[in-house]
This record gives sequence, C-alpha cells and structure tokens, in this order.
Amino acid sequence: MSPRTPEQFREMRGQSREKILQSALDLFATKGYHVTSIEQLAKQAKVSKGLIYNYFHSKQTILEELIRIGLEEIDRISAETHEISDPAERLCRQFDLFGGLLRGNEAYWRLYTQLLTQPTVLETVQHRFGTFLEAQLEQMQELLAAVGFENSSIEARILAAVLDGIGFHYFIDETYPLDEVLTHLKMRYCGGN
Amino acid sequence: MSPRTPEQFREMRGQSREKILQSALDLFATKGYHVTSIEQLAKQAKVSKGLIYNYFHSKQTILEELIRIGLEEIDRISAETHEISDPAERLCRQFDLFGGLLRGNEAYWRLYTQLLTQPTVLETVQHRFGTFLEAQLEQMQELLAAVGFENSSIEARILAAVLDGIGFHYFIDETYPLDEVLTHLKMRYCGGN
Amino acid sequence: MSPRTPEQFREMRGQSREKILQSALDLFATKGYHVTSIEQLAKQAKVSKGLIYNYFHSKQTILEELIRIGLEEIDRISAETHEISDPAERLCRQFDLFGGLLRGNEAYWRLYTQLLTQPTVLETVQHRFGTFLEAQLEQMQELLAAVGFENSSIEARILAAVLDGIGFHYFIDETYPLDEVLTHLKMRYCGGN
Amino acid sequence: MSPRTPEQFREMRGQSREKILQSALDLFATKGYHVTSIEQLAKQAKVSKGLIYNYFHSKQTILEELIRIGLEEIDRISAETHEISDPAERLCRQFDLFGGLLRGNEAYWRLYTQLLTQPTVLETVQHRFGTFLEAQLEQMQELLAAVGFENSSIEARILAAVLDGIGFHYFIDETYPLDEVLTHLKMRYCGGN
DNA sequence: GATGAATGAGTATTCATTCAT
DNA sequence: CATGAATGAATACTCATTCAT
Repeated sequence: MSPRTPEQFREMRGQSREKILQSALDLFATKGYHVTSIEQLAKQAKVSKGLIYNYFHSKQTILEELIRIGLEEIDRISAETHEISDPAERLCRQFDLFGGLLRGNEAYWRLYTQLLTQPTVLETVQHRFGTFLEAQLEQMQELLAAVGFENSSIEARILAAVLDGIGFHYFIDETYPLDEVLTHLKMRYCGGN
Repeated sequence: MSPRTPEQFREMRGQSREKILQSALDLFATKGYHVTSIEQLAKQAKVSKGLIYNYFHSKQTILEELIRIGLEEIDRISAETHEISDPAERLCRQFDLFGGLLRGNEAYWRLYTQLLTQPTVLETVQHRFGTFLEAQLEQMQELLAAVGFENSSIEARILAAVLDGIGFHYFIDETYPLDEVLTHLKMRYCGGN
Repeated sequence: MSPRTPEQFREMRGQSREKILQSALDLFATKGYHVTSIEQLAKQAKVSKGLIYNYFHSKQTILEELIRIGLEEIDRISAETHEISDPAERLCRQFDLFGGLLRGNEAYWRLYTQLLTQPTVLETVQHRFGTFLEAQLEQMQELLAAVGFENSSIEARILAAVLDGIGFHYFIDETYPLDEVLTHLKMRYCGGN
Repeated sequence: MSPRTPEQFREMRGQSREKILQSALDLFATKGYHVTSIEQLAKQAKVSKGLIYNYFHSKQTILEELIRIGLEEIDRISAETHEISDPAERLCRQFDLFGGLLRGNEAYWRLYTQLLTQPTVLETVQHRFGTFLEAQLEQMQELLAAVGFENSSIEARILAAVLDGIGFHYFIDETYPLDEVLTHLKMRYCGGN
C-alpha cells in the first residue's frame, strides 16, 4: 500500500536517529550539554530542528539515550573479561580494556565526567552511575584480594581512583602518556603480563 | 557556603561584593554555572540584580574571579610545605594538605572539576589550570625522586591520578572513607609518618 | 462522533475523506480548532498525515467543508417545515426540529458557537452565518406575525435569543432539562400542540 | 536606600501590569486566546516580551487573572441590586444592569463566551463559571417566583437563555437593537417600570 | 491513493544585561 | 552605593505543510 516499504522507512529512521545521536554525543561532550543548542545539534547532524523531535521527546531524552547506550557498551566490553579465570590475568586484561575504552570512547568519557560533576543535569542518571561504579569497585576488590593484596577494600578504592584520575588527565592533556602509565600499573598490580 | 569555610574567605566578608562571590561559589558548584541565573544569585546573596553589575562586569567575570581566588588560595596553602626540607616528610605533609583542601573547599573542588570537563566555559581559565597542574606534577616528581622512587616521571603521573581520582570519588560519594584511603597512601609513599 | 449521528453523514461513510471529516468535526468541536493538530486528526481518522492533504488543501479547508456540510444539513432539515401551511403548527414544528438538531448534532453546534465567538478563525464563514441567521430571523418574524404576535420584529429577536441561549446552556450543562424547556416554550408560542 | 522609592516602583509595576492586562483582554476577546501571541500582546501593550513574564507566570496566568477580575466585577455590579426589596423592581433593575454589562464590558463578554465553548482552554475556569451561572439561575428563579410566575424553575431557565442569547447576538451583530429588546423584556417580566 | 520522514517558520519562555532614579 | 523595571536575543519545542516513493 505504501509506496515506500516499511523496511525503507525503518532504514531512514535508523539513519537519522543515528546521525542525531552521534552529533549529540560529539557536541555534548566537547561543548557541554547546556551550552549545546538544538539548533547547533540540528546543524551538525545536517537535519532540521523539527526532525529531532520526531525521534526524541526532548533534549534531555537525547542525553538519557546517550547514557543508556554508553553504559550498555561498557557492560558489553567489560563482560569480555568474565571468562578469564586467572585473577591476575583478568586484572591485567581490565587495564587493557580501560585503555581501549579511553581511546575509543573519548566523547562518552567526557560526557560522563561532566554529568557526574553537574548535579543538576540528570538525577536519574546519577543514580545509575552510582550503582555502576559500586559494582566496578566490588569487582576490583575481589580481584585484588584474589591476587593477594591485603586490605583489598582500600586498595580497590585506590585503584579505582587511579583509573578515574588517569581518565581525567588523559582528556585534559592531549599528550598524556597513557600507554606508559598503564604499563607501569600493570607491573604493580598484576606482574605486567 | 560551608560553615567550615577557611582562610580564603578573609577576602570575602560582610560586604556585598563578598556576599556575591560567596553565593556564586555555592550556586555554581552545586547547581552548575550555566544553570545558575543572576536572579538566583542575587536572591541568595540578598542583593539586587543591578548591584552585581556594579562589582562585576558579567556573569563570567564572577566565575573568573572565583577561579583566581581559589588558585591563589591553593598556592598559599601548598607554599606552607616549602619550608620542610626532608622530602619524605614534605610528601606526607602534601597528603594532609590535600585532605584538608578537599574537606574545606568542597565547592571550589566541584567547580574546578566542572570547568575542566566543560571546555567551552572558560578557555582562559583552562590554560591557567593546565600550567598549575603541570607545576604540581613537576614538584611531585622531584619529591618522589628524592624519596627514592625509580621512574619518578611515571610515578608522579600515577600519584597525581590517584589524588584527583580520590577527589572525584569523594564528591560523588558522600560516605567516601577519605581518611583511610589517605592513610594508606601515606604508608605507601612516605612511610606513613 | 456520536452514535446517533443522523442523516448528514450519508455524505461521509467508509471512505478516507469521510473519516477525516468525521474525526475533524469531533476533534474541532470537543478540543477546539486551534488546539487540534493535523497529527491528532490523522491518528483519530486512522489515516496518514499526507493523505489528509490529498483531500483537503489545508486545515482551514477542512473546517470550511465542515461548515458547508453543516449549514446544508440545517437547510435541509428546516426545509421540512416549509410544506406546513398552518403557522402555529409550523412554529411548533420548528421547536421540535431545534431540539432534534441540538441532540443529534452536538458537535456541529459546538463548532458553530466557537466559530462565531472567535472572529479570527474564519471571516468568510462568519458572513455565511450572518446571512443564515438573518434568514432565520426573518422567517420567525413572519411566523410570529402570522400567529398573532404584535411587534413581531422584537418578538422574533427574543425568540431567536431564547433558542440560541438554550443551545448554549445545553452544551454547558449536561443535565439541562431540554425537553421541559422546549415544551414550555411551545405552550407560550404555539399553544403547545 | 533605593533611589527610586518603593512607592515609585509600585506605581510602575501597577501601570505596566494594567497595560498588559488591558491589551490581553482586548486581544483575547477579539482574536481569541490561542491565536494571540505573546509577541502581539507585547506590541499592543507597548512593552517588551520579557516584561510580561515579570508580571505573569505564563500566558495562561494572564487569562486566569482576566477571568478573576471579570467575575469580581460582575459580582460587584450585581451586588448593587441586593438592597432593592421589591422583587419586580429588582428584576427590572437586573435587566438594566445586564444591558450595562453588555455595553460596558464587551470584551469580557466575548472572552467568557469563548472560554465556555472551548473546553480545552481552562478547566479550572469552567468550574467557576458553572457555579456562577447556577447561582444566577437560582436568584432569578426566586425573583420570578416572587413576582408571581408559576413554574419559576423553567421560567428562570428561559429567562437565562434569553439573556445569554441576547448577549450572543449582540456581539455577532453590531446593529443589534439592544435597548428595544430589553425594554420589551421588561414589559413582559416586570411591568416595564 | 497512501505513507511518514523531513522541513522551517512560529511560539512561549528564560535570562544576562542596561538604566533611570 | 543600590534598586528592580525593562529589554531583546536566544532557546526548546510545535505543527501545518511538502514530497519522494
């Protein structure tokens, strides 16, 4: 009945939605959520202002969708290590994954950091982050204990701090020696393998 | 803002200008710079909107002044350690100072973190932060080398990351065991004294 | 809209165009013309937005078409009385017709009232209503004169006012005793037969 | 302290607020609430768009305030008749007041009629109108009974319908013979005095 | 005939800033 | 020094309308 098949429509929708999300991630991360206007977003996505509202209910909805996608991605990536049984190896692998995350998802990282430091933006999201970080912490504690660290609770806090601190510096300083720092850490925490 | 407000507020007391700065720090830090309106600021400072423009040329000027005061204060505080000649002791003292800074200047810390992750806000300020952080890094490297760490360059990076990471977590998590973590760090880096 | 939808909907049945008109009448009358969006209309008519523009040039055109159909129907209905020669009987019959109109065409009635009180909507339509009302007035005046009223000009004004006022109240108040009021009127104006 | 005295400020506020309300009444009544934009309103009131929001929280708030003022005015006017003890005289006086209301408050009358026929605009206001109209009805019923009408309940309905119908026609037809119609009504209902 | 993605002008509202007093 | 009324550009969002298929 319809001259464009439903399949075609789905395709169109998918592409536009993707363009919008991609541009939003870019702009929110580099300029900031509040500073990015829908007009700018539309321009960058090469899409009309109105179209954005065909796909997202509001500016905030776009942000929430970005968060959702990002957390999902992180979950997916970190799930890769679950099969590794040796704790030291698994710990080591975590560092690699972390480095990969930083490099491959700069924008997401920036965005998360902003959201976490800007209480007003998204209370719902802050809670999700909170629980996510707690889970990460707990996992690290277990690994550190398994590897032989005493006082694994505090050690996990420190390791988490190191990683987030590194992420922080990495995005402030474009010349940050990420590889060297991570290699050094691996030596300390998992024998460098 | 906080009752435990320390010395940097010698600069701000009683007078309108100081009330404005104080309220601005509070609001910018807790709600975010962009989300805070001049109207809110005026209300919180119990001052008329117009008066704010007698003291500051613009909203951004207020922010810049806050940054200036804050950095100055940090300089002043960290200068206290310069007289200590023993590197280990001096390093240890740095940790104490850091803890004190976090606790006594939550608002500043929050504000800085926000600014650093939101490139758009203040390009001029970012440069100042950049050089400040570099100086800190260099100082730490020297201390670590003096204390006996090999590869002090990377170790300094890691230490800086730990500290900033701790600051990050401290403000996300109200129950963060700051003292324990710092004590643990002192054991690792300066023999715990 | 209403299940008791009468004859004027012979024009509208089954086909898309009719579904559109039907839904438009319903929505315009209950929500208001300006507040009803084409999207809502399409949804209610179970038709695509685009299709609406195959049948009507614009939103306003739909309204105009509704008016046309409605006025035509009223003409058709009131024409039924033209064959009655006895003025009293004819007058009485008019009351019955009026009651039937109110009950059978709530939506139209609402719509007309809205349009008449909102000058901006449709200037063209207002003229048509004006002449229609004048014609009604004149007809009533003749009947009232024939039945024996002195000062039939003013009496016609009053009768017209009563009827429109009743219509007004009928739609404001869902419990309006329409039958009793009309019966009472028939006693006054045409001996109640 | 303030160079403009509080009194001066109050004066300014009052004047601007009045200009806005006056223009809003005018525009809402003649063009319709939805069709009137804040921009138009600002222009007509010779005031900036922003200023309107210094005085009213939203467009709807302006409407609500207009309603409030209008109902208050009607109450005030109709209270004038309460002192008259003779029912016939009081009834007669009501007609005069009604005529005066129509002539002196065209805009309000228009506005009310619109609101009552446009369910979507203001549900809160519709309730207030409902109770107001009921009270009017009851009062009329008492007067009619006192004057000697049988079946005063229905008669009150009819009288209310006549009046609202007259109001309706008066605003549709600029040449409406309001005085003659009212005089005629007075003859019927209260002996014409 | 029929679809719904896409457009862009238009709307209500906010807010940093100015200014008369 | 101090006030708050006033401004207008900017913003998020809506919606009638178009158009490729």
